Amino acid sequence: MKRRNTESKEEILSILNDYQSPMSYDMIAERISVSIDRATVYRILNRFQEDGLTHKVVGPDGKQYFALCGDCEHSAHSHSHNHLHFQCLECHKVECLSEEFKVTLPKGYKAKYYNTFITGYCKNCEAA
Amino acid sequence: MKRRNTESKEEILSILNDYQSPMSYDMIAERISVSIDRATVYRILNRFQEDGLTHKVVGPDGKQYFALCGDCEHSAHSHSHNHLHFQCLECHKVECLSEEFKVTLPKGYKAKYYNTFITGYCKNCEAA
DNA sequence: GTTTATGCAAATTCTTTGCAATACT
DNA sequence: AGTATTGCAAAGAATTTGCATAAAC
Repeated sequence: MKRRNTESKEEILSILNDYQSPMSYDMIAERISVSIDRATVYRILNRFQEDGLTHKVVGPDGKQYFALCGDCEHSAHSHSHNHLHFQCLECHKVECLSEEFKVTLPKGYKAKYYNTFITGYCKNCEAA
Repeated sequence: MKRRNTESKEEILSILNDYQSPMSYDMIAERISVSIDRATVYRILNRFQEDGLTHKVVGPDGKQYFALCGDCEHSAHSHSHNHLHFQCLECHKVECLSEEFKVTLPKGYKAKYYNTFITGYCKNCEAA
């Protein structure tokens, strides 16, 4: 399926690119200047993901977070997402962590996708 | 808030205890012999969690999984859930992994809760 | 001119809530 | 008796789908 260039697509891509951290639908929506339908936004985000342009994680809140983060190595058709994600309980910001994390699975197990979310307090909200 | 003993509660507890791995609402529901309302099941599960009896993780599918797993050390009011979870893409079973996993967070960050889900292929489905 | 993308509305799926009735202790 | 628990129905929140129209290539 060939992709076509549209304004909506560029708009969303630029929003993700500006933010550099995982964003939920709501966060994206409130930054959209023109008017794009909810369904369209989701469809675009899912296409980005299919194309390996962005990655998606599901948080403990059950929401999807879409990211085009700087740390991700994304080649033509794959997008690294096997890193940790952190969400601050205070400011709610989600971040991709570059910190290495390695897992040893039981014998015979093979990892394919990672969906790791740690919640806690970030540097700025530590006081809480 | 004092808790009372009810049949529903025992039923659900025994289902979780029999299975020893994280279960979604549906999995629990289909094992319930008597008739318990959906809302009640969720309320019971949430109370278990509040009481530190079980733990809950949200999968990449956005669903909640409730577990009373053997590996968990659960004292009076806390339930260890900072371990990895694995779901097989083939048989869909979710397991708590006992494998150690350690994370180094960036300076100033504090971890509170872990919601880690790895998907892939388990020992039995490896062939796929 | 094809075929992908969009908007709108409606449907899905999972989970929660309000409230009156019921059942523990 | 007093309060936690239940069932029912309805509300909520997040995401997806069907279908006709619009826009890329």
